[in-house]
Amino acid sequence: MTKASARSRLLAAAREKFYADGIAATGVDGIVESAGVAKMSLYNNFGSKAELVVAYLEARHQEWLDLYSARLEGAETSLDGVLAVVDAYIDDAHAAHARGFRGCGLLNAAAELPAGDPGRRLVAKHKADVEELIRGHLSRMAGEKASRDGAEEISFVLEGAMARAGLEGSDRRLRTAREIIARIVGHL
Amino acid sequence: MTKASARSRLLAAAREKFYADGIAATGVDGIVESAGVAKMSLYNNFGSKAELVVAYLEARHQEWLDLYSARLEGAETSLDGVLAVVDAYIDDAHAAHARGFRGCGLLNAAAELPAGDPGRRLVAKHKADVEELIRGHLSRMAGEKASRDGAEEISFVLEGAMARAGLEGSDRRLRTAREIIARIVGHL
DNA sequence: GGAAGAGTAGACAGATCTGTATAGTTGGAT
DNA sequence: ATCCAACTATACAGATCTGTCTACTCTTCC
Repeated sequence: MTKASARSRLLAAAREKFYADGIAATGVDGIVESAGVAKMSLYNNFGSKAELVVAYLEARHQEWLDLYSARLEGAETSLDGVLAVVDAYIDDAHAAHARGFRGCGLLNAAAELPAGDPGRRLVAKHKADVEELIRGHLSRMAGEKASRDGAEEISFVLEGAMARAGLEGSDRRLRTAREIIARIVGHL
Repeated sequence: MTKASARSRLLAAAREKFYADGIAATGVDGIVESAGVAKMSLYNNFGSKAELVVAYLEARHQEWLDLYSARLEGAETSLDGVLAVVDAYIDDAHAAHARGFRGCGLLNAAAELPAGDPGRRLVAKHKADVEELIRGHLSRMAGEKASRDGAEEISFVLEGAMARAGLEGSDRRLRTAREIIARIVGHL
């Protein structure tokens, strides 16, 4: 069992601190100390804090995709597929719950970035991807327009529930959203 | 026409900068300079940056209530009332649009605050208030459970649309949400 | 055995941050 | 006229921030 690389230790520490305390409020010294590596290892691996932030955003995006893939296994119907998306959100909430659930890490990060920032575009793309995944599932049981409209509505419900859940520090809103979304799919 | 007080000038400058750049990324020196007042005036009026943040959150909450009140005038049906809430969100988006629309200022602020922070609770209460306003409008045309469930669903759609609109820098998602919400109310 | 790559420890530069101290100015109200 | 409150201007303390520099230590692979 070989020791984890400085890079992966830094990413893990950044993930923890960026999510719990916010990006601007988290200093590189704190990340370095928490990761147990030398400060130069951060700058050798990432070049700057800004690049570490981008790596963090990409890692969280990938993390969500992995949760979704796991939930998608064995899904057969359109409803199964859509609920895999919802359940990936709920899994994400439980994963974050360890040190205080604060909602979607990507959306929270975007809230700190200025209007034209590349990181904001990355988050916008992630949310568009989620909506597109839902649309894909719906398109197997509904027409093109109904799928597109349904996916947009469902993605709104999901995102809104995530925001409220984060504010309240509970997954209750997400569980309610799951029921609402199942009903919407059923009525399509 | 007497010159505006240092306090109100500071609040206006803080509003602009906190929204556009985020709270942690905005320094008190920048606020003071932008407000055109002495630094001591900030500490005389607010005591600390943290208290200025609280004042900012309360001001934004009140600002939204004013937009909502204006939209509520002349509303008669339940649908009118619910749409007044939605239109207040759209008005808010347009007001912010001047220097780059970045979504709901209160939700963005909450994203920067740690899990138990009083500011986060304030934002959570604001969102709960909005849901409660919607419930009140629905209760004039529907039963208690239908009103409560409907208000929750509508508030999710509205919040999710606001988040997406902020990421995309456009009010298009909010206009779509307005249609979705009108349809939901119609089917109640 | 020796080169190369990854990582370490700690000091340091320079900027920026919040908050304070101090002395002076201005504009009314009584 | 004078007193008071609000406000200004500037300097400063002390902490913290990102990023750099240097010299050293491992491990691995050929």
